[in-house]
Amino acid sequence: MVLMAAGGATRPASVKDVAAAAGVSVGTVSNVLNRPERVSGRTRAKVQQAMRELGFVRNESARQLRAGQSRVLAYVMLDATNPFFTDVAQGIEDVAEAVDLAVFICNSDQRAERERSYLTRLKEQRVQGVLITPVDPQDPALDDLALHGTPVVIVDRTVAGGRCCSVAVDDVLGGRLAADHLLDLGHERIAFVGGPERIGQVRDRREGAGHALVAAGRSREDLVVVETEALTVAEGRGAGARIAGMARRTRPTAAVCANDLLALGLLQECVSLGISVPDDLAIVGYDDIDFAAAAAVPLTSVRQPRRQLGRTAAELLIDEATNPYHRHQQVLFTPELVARATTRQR
Amino acid sequence: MVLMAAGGATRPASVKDVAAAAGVSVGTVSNVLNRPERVSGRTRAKVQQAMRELGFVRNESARQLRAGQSRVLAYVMLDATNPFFTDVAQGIEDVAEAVDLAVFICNSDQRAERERSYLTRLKEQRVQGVLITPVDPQDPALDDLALHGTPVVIVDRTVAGGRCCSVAVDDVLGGRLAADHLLDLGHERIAFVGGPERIGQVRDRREGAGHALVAAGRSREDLVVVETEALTVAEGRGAGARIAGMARRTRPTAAVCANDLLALGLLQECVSLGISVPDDLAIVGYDDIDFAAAAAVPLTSVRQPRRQLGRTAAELLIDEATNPYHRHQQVLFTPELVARATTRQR
DNA sequence: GCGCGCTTGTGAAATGTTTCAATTAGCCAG
DNA sequence: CTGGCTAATTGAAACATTTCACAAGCGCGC
Repeated sequence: MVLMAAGGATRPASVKDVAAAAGVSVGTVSNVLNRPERVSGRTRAKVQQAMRELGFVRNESARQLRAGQSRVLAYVMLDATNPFFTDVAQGIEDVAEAVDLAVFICNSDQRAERERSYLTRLKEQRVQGVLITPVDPQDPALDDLALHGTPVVIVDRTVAGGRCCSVAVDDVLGGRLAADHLLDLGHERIAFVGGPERIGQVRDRREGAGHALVAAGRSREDLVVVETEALTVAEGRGAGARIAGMARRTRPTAAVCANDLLALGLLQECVSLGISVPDDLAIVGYDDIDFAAAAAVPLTSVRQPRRQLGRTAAELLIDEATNPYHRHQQVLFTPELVARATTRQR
Repeated sequence: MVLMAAGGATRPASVKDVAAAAGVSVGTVSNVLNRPERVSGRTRAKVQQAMRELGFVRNESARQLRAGQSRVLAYVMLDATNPFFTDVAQGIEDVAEAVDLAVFICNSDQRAERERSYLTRLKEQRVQGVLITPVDPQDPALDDLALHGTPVVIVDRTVAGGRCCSVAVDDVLGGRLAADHLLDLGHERIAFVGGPERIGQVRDRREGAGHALVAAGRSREDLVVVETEALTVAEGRGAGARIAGMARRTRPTAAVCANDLLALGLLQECVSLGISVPDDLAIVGYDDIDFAAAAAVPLTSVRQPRRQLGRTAAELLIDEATNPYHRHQQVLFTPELVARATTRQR
């Protein structure tokens, strides 16, 4: 039975209160909490009884203060509304849960300044480590964190110089897979839909698509670049409108999109403008989010091991936090093409 | 310039270290941090210089320990992969950011036991308050939290007895809007796709659809209930297969789905089985997530003010945490039907 | 030259937990 | 009954910060 003053305005019970109520010392209470085998059955029962009666909840700040660090690890994600990142987060949680660490999820929402504010907060919290998909992998705030001894793992971005661990998927290869697939199906005029330029993924995937063209004996300039402002459904629709506006005989017959959100927007715009997919325009997305398969014309996409990405990242972080012989690693996963209905043999 | 021993293995600098380096007392360092106007320009500069040199980062645990509570508020969400909840989270972040509170996002992933473990952790962290979309609104762990004096706001669920604040959308009305729309379009045989039964939303939305039938002079038993195991795309596909299996003349001509994920799955299955949407089967979703509009046959759906839901919830929480005259409120928003291409006049 | 008021700075107490060396209790053998 | 041993318990120190009563310094008017 929990006995507390009405209104809940009372100060929460501390170990000291529990000790007094149970007629033991604070040390014993702490032992009941942390090494129950060290205290006799009788005393343990008495203390636990007192805890229940007082509604004792351990104060994590004090524990942390003593311990010097917390049992929390953080994932700073780029865009909470993109299912790709929430899947990565699930992978992180899988691993963290197994070693009894809580995961603090922060959403930078693509804003560098917000990201920085979170990083400061996390440093102040003395988190065990930070997993992050950074707005800008060059941001000195990241090095600063590492310099303070906080383990950092970059997720879904590669990082130059091996200053910390990173986990990513080979985006150049992914772009190449997408374009190769379209070339195999007999497409000649291929567009690349994506942007803005400053996003590493966008550049890499486009470059990969370029490689595919070159390997097929074409010029990389043959890739029709349709630049977007962001990787969103709305921008995909805009790109669709632009493609639809091109003259029929020069219009691309296929498009590689920098992610699935764009591809879904593009798909929708095409359908509503009467452009048949895949007959008039074949579409390849990127990420293979769940909604890709669920689209009414199921989307061909480049699949990334999202959950695995999160798991590996978390494992590297934990290794860095606990293993004194830790060495930074750059893990690169291989993407895979999943052919569905938005592409077909010409 | 940050000067630190290589390897970062050194203990982080404390106020005491800074005080020693700057030749002042710890109290002064604290003042520089918290009431800079109380210290002379010269001293302030000296202290700030020392902080930079030592790479000082304030220890939040110690601050919290002293203060008795943290600058953090938490949102325990039901399913991080459902865009509905990530949008709610954005609304919460909008408000929290404005008052300089960090938002700790936890994902219960529909598991009661995981939810409970997070709640314990949050109590231990002495968070300012908890926003939660509970797995089970009756869980005593919630009352327990409130009893300990931690403000709690239930999001997207109504709560009986006014024991805490809640913010929700009128699901009965939403279900009614969906069914009314279909009746207006001339549909006679209407299905309700959703489940499991124990989810309050599912019950309310189905009930609303029943009301619509009754109001149209029909029996509520006329509603063909297609029960699902979960509110996912995969389950939606399964429901599609079942509907497709019905005899043509008794098969429903329209379906109200308990959420958009189901609706998208249903839509996909119909298309792949050659059932035309909306001609053979009209579909209404629920939530109006971004992907609803982006589906190749854009989905008619019941829109909820998702972001507003989050904002209001956060405001109520902050009120409860700061205003001694706070009174619990049950806020109920009104949903709105957004007609798109999956429904059409018969 | 003294008291007053103001600004600036000080140092100790307090926060709640954990750890660890020291102490006590309990028990048995001699 | 005492010495010795183990198991159980204790109490104080340490963690990093904030707060607050107080002190020091200083200018100014009387």
